[in-house]
Amino acid sequence: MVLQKRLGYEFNGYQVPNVPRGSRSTRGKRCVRKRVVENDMCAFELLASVAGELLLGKESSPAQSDTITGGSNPMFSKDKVKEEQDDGLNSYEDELRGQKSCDHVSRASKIGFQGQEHGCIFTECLHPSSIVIISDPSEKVTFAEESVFSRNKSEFARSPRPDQGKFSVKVHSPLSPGSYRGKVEDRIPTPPQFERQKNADGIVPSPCFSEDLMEVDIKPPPLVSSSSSIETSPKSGSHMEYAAGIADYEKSSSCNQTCNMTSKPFRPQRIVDRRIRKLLASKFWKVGPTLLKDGDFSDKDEDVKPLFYSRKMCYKRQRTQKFSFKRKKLFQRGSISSCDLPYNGEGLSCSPEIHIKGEASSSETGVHGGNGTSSSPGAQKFAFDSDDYHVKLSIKSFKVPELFIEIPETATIGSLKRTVMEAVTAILGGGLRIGVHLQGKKVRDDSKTLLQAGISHSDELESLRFTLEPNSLQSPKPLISNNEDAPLLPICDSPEPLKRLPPIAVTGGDSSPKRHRPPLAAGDPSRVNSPRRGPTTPPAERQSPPDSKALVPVPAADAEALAVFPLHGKSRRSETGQRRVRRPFSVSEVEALVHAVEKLGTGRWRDVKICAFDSAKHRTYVDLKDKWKTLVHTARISPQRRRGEPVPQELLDRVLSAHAYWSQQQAKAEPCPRLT
DNA sequence: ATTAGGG
DNA sequence: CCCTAAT
Repeated sequence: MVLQKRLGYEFNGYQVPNVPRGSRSTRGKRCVRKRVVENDMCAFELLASVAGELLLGKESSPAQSDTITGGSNPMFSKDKVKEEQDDGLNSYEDELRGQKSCDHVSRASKIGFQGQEHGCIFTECLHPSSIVIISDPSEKVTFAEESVFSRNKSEFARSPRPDQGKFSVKVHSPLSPGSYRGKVEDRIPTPPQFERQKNADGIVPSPCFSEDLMEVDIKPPPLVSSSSSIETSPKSGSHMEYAAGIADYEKSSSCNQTCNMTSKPFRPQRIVDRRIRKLLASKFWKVGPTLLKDGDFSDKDEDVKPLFYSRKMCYKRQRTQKFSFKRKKLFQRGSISSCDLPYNGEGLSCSPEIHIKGEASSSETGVHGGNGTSSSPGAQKFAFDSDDYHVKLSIKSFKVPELFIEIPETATIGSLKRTVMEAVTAILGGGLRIGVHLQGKKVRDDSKTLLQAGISHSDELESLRFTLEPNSLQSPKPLISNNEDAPLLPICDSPEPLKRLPPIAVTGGDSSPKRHRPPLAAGDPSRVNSPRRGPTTPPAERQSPPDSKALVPVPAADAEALAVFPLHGKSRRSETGQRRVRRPFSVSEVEALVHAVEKLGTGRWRDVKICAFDSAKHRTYVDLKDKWKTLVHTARISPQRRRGEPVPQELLDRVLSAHAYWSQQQAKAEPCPRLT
């Protein structure tokens, strides 16, 4: 039986309404929800368009690139495969032989089903793997099961099962099947075992498709290159993902009715042991553990237990904020590389997009009507106040950079929501910076005036773009010195981040009808659980103006770039609140520490830090305190048991004596402070 | 923000 | 090193 340890979700981005600082978290929450609701009508739209293109063998519009990134996380996939390969294989084999049950499907479907209530397209997991949520250029989200095309890529073409043969998805790759397959596989290595499962046609029977009949001929893009780099052609990637999305959508939709019912029995009975939790905790956003905790006992939907949920939410909110704070700190100390973030370093802005809406006092002033084409990034209006020549821009909304979330399959939908919320909050609170790009070039000179920069002319405004950038990551290089850092550095740290990740365009305020987001579902009760905000929430905050709902997704500025971007090279770790690299204290450091403590005593770590490690920004007073702790311990154990770089016995002796001394002082002072 | 301690 | 509680 395949037991998926967790589900990985990649969010290529959310549209979050621009909101006042104070209420952003709430907004974010609302947004997430809204997002889901909105997806409602996106599914078919997307499917229709994509299917049309695929069937016609046409190239995806570059605008769709926005999506690609979501599915190209080689790292992630690889890990996944590694971790669950065995299970997957066994399961797979079982299925091949005996029509194994579709438990994983069921489980996934369960999620998917619920998800669909909100209009989400979730796909089941054929094999344990991740789920990639892909958003199309129009910001519609599609959830594609990565494994579908990653592991079964070529095998994506399934032959109808003899016994159930009602469902089949075929992928014809007349142009270059080889490269096509290779392409995908490169992105997500397929275990050799799986390869062997393929028959001569490279087709692997689908163990789980069965509920419906579907035939989809998907022609691979003609331009698929055979390069094995993860820098897959955006187009091909796009196709694949869309293809997967379609298939999965079909699958999930058709399976919903049936699988949903059978899902219960298959509810994972597995209990995630603490170890796994820790793993999760360390590998992913802090939300991981929280989530787990939550999921364990909060299996009910918030609507069922409003009060309980509410309380929990409050708790969560606190955690979230704390988390955000920590994240921020992480950023600041630069232990997280830019790529760790959903958005990548320097202006990479893999996706953040901001929409600017002209607020011209006089509608006439606007240059290009906002109603422009949906894909026109430069559809912003701007006002030209003839009096003071103010360039008025209002950021209507921006898109939160991609998020990566991993959540145990046993988690509840409610916890999933919370997780997403936290992730979004973390990003927003993680210290963002705004980058300004004009005509493709980043405007770095902050002192330059708009006029000087040329941001006062309509034509210029068209090319004006804003990006969200991680704050305080100016110098990602500092990390390099430590070899241990290297492996953690995402590929994106390589030069030319901008090239690979062009900024997202800012568009005009008026969203084209096409992109118009349907209003938030009326009776959405979820709002109730909005932590810290209940009936008291100011109306203004609770409801976004009609306008803000018009989340205007902007097509990625550069599909290619996005596609190429190794989105998750290592982002997983990073998002997790990457544990700091270990930096063993050198003897000299120990020396300095001992000396400082001898002088200042224990319990004054801040002073010690300032005194002896003021320049060592990576040594916090907590670190020093911890080090002292270990030093004391080390000094007490036999030399044979000591590890790491040996510390001169002399120093250890001093440690002991200093420790003893200060302990005594402390003991003396404790009992009767007044006497001191 | 610091300190103290457990993990 | 991380995480928390308590200051």
